[in-house]
Amino acid sequence: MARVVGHIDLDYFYAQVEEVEEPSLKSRPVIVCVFSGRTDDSGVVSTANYKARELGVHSGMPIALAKKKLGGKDAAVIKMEHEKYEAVSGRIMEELEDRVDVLEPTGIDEAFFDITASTGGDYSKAVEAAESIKRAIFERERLTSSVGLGRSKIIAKLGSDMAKPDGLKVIVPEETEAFLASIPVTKLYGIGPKTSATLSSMGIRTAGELAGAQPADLERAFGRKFGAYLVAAATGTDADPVVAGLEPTQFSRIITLRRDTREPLEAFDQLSKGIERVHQKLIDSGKAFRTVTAIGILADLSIKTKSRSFEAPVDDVAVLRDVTLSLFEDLSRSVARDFRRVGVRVSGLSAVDSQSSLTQFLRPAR
DNA sequence: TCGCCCTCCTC
DNA sequence: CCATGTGAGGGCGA
Repeated sequence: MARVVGHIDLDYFYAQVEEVEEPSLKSRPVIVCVFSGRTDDSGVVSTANYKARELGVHSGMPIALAKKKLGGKDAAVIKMEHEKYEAVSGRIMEELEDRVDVLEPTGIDEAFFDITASTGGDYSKAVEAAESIKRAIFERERLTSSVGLGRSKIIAKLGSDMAKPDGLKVIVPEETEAFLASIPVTKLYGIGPKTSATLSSMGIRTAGELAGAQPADLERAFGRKFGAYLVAAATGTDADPVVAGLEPTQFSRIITLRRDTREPLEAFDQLSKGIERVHQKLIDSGKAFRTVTAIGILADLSIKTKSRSFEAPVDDVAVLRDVTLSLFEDLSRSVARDFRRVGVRVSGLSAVDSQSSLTQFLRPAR
């Protein structure tokens, strides 16, 4: 039986949440911004609604430039409030959980789902299910979303992308090959500027051309894993399953310094709250770490890291702080210019269970 | 396996 | 023109 995989994406999520909260925004260009705090306008646009996009504003654009483009257009410039969007996202994911066979959230505003079993592989049933999902989200949160349906994750993702905004795109299994033929490789998930440039130099610009390439050539150019992935992506035959309940493998926090510096203590001080946040994430998820990484983004935006691993998992925030500081001392000695941004990452995560909750054995739960 | 780097993803 | 923040995954040398 053909798989029925879906990908759902909430339209211009942060900005749309703001529009729902304040409906008068709907008639205006809206940008939701991350302010770095260096100067009044330093930072970037995280999300722009379609009115702002029409004026040439997009994600990742510096706020100052976006403001220039939006000057005199009655635009709303809104500071991002992550917790608010997390809450909305959480409610939507719960709703989705109830309506699909398997749900795999892949970000705050998107998820893969599998409805093969509940539809029996029938794509007309799948379309009804997808429409019902879109309707449920709209009725509950007044948010529009876009959905793609197809036989694999890559196809479903391509579909949701094409369906935006507020659309549904179905690629039935039999049409997959014809559908892919003329799709530019840059549209395929996992193919960014570097990969597409290399492919282009090999004379490959569409998925159809990629499908016709020699797997051996791809593997030589991109490595074994990624080469195989490219073949699967181009032919729509990726078998990667939708998986529920994936655990995070790392937590990190990166901040922009108030001024460029190479002083480890100055960097560490400003990162201090970030370290607490990372530790809080560990507590919330019940995890311990084995590796700490200090991250430095230098004045020229190049990235340098230093990391240290422990033999056994650690969950002590004091250790995290001490190691981070000492890594920044090392890092600072090894760089040729100042830090612009600094961060900390914990990885090698494992569940803190039996050891620390030995009391469970002494006093069994009910 | 570790440490470091690169690429990509999303907004 | 100024350039945020989070996470996944893989390659490679030691």
